[in-house]
Amino acid sequence: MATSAVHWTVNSSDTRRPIFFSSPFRQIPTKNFNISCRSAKSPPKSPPDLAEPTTNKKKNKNPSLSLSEQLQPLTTTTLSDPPPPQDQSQLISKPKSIWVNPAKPKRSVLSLQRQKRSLYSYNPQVRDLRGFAHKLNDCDATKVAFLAALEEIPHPPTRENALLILNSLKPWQKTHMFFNWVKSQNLFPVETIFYNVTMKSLRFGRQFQLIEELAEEMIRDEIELDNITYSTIITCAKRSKLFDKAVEWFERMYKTGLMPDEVTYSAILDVYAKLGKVEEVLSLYERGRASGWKPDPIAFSVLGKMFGEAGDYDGIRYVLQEMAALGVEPNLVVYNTLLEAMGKAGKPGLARSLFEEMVESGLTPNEKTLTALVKIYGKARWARDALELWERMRSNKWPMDFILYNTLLNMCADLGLEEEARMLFEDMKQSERCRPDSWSYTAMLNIYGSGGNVDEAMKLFEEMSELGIELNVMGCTCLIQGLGKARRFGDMVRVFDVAVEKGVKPDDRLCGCLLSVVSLCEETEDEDRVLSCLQQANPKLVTHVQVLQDKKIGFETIKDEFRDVIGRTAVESRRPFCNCLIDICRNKNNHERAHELLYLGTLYGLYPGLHNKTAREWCLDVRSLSIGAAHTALEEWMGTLYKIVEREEALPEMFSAQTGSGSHKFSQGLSHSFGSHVKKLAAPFRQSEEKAGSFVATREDLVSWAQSQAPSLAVTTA
DNA sequence: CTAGGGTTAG
Repeated sequence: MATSAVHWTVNSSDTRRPIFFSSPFRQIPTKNFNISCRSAKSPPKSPPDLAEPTTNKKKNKNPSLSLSEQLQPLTTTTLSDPPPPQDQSQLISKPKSIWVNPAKPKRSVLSLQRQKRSLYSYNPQVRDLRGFAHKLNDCDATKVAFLAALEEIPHPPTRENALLILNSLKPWQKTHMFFNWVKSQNLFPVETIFYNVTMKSLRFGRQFQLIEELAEEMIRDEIELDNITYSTIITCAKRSKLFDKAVEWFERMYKTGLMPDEVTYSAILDVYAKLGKVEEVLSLYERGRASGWKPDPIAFSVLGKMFGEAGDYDGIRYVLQEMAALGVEPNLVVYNTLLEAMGKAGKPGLARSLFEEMVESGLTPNEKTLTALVKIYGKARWARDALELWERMRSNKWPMDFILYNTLLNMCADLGLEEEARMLFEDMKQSERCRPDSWSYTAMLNIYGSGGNVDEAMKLFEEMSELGIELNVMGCTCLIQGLGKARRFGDMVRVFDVAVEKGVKPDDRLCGCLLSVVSLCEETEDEDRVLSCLQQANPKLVTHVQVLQDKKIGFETIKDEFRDVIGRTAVESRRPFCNCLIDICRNKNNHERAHELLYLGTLYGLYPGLHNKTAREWCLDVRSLSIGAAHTALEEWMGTLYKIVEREEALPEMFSAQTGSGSHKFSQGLSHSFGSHVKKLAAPFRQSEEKAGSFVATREDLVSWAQSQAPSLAVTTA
């Protein structure tokens, strides 16, 4: 079975080192680590759009100053600390040094004292009041019903009683009405804490506008806004994705002369992090540190998440290093965040070491930890680690939830672990809390569909209909892929029709899948059936398929239409489309068109790295090509090489063609069929003995091959 | 729980 981990040995030795506290990074003095330099590296971006070039986005669309620029004058005007002693020599030698020696602290940007909360005194009427609050929660949400229910208040609404009730109200509408009622009673001054409690409840309902109105009311009525008020406003804006509002309120706080404490400060760090403003976050972080702040695990979790989103491994290392330097022990959330980040930065080995370190430190992983790790092992195709982890999860009775189950199923799909997936799926069906949902079924359809187990896949399809579980576009794609490969065109058309009827909107991946099924059709009748499905999803693509077969149509016309079709296609589906179109043309013996399409695909950047040249070796890398496209590329290459030999131009010592060895269970076959085509063309390549899926030739092989060819035969062989 | 900040799926 395909369970052996091909890549395991590559990664086994180098990454088992622990990361925290004993890591090699620990020795690097934090002081010398220049943050402003490291953010110069930008993370890799998605491939360019065919239609329009990437535009340079301006950082601040707002003409006003950035926050860090604003902080500078604010700290000099509103904060009372004396300026640091001027050191003339240092000013001259390092005028722009960002790093500040903690021995001579700079003016503060945050208060090191967390705001104190007032203590609740014991209220003997707690039970009554809480019961009453529950009644209010349950009553009708209309104003009339609410005011009627208020009549039954068991004790007079003193300050303490009102606060207790306010704290126990659940839907935001009720909290809001009660708050307004308390204000209207005029029994006592409504202080900050009342506003804060009300805002917290409004935040649950994402009622930012109401929160903002309350804040303006506080300013108007001269009720103090404190750190709790501001952090509630900021996080509500953040959760509603109103990031500019979050920043606005943070700046308003500074303008009133109130210093943020660390809670407000890390809330705003998270706002900038979610905006992707890495430099701003680092600048704020650093200035906080320079103020003598010792960040806590929550702040580090914010930084870790930000670097993870950017896929920035250096950033993750920086977080680890800062924690080690400050002696901050990571907690479970920090570990979870950093594991996830390691995955996004493409460091499975380091994620594994970090996880082991976490377990050794005595923490028990939770569902999120395990989900992150399973996802990483699946993506890295580390079957052995994945299965070992699963075993540990079971024997240690680590917590499971349905997201973890579904992630395990996806991992099985990635690794082709059909038996294991079947067991997991059965476990889920037996369980109380983790019944299979649409995601679970999709994962199973993926496994059965790509594994060629069409009967099982169809069984699940019927089961889903019976249980009323929604078939989504990915599940549909997996099923159609499997049915197409098995040439069960009738079932395929039926599944497509049912899916569309149930509201599945075909996307480009599904169209690509239908197109690949077209390339598998031998009978015109079958082809027409599949094309009629594709017609509903993407009529332009169908027209293009037909136009390609018309040999009277010239290259320029084909080029324009191809450009148009591919330009409308999602980036990740462009190459598959082109591959399928080439396959279809070759099946119809239209080789000339296939060569044109490969040329166009290369022209529009769909096959980057197809041909790699070094002084020593030229390499044709067909790993991302379909069989037909790989054959076309080989013919094209041989033609080119023949011409080069003929013109006696310079050649390297070695030539190789890479098909890949099919480490993915379902991608085998390319190497085999490429090998046959090499034989058919009588090309001088032979299978490499050291490296599976690699075909090699020397310069001598190639030259004698070229000389043995009659010039007329050399270029295209059908 | 008894006014505020951070983490899970193509």
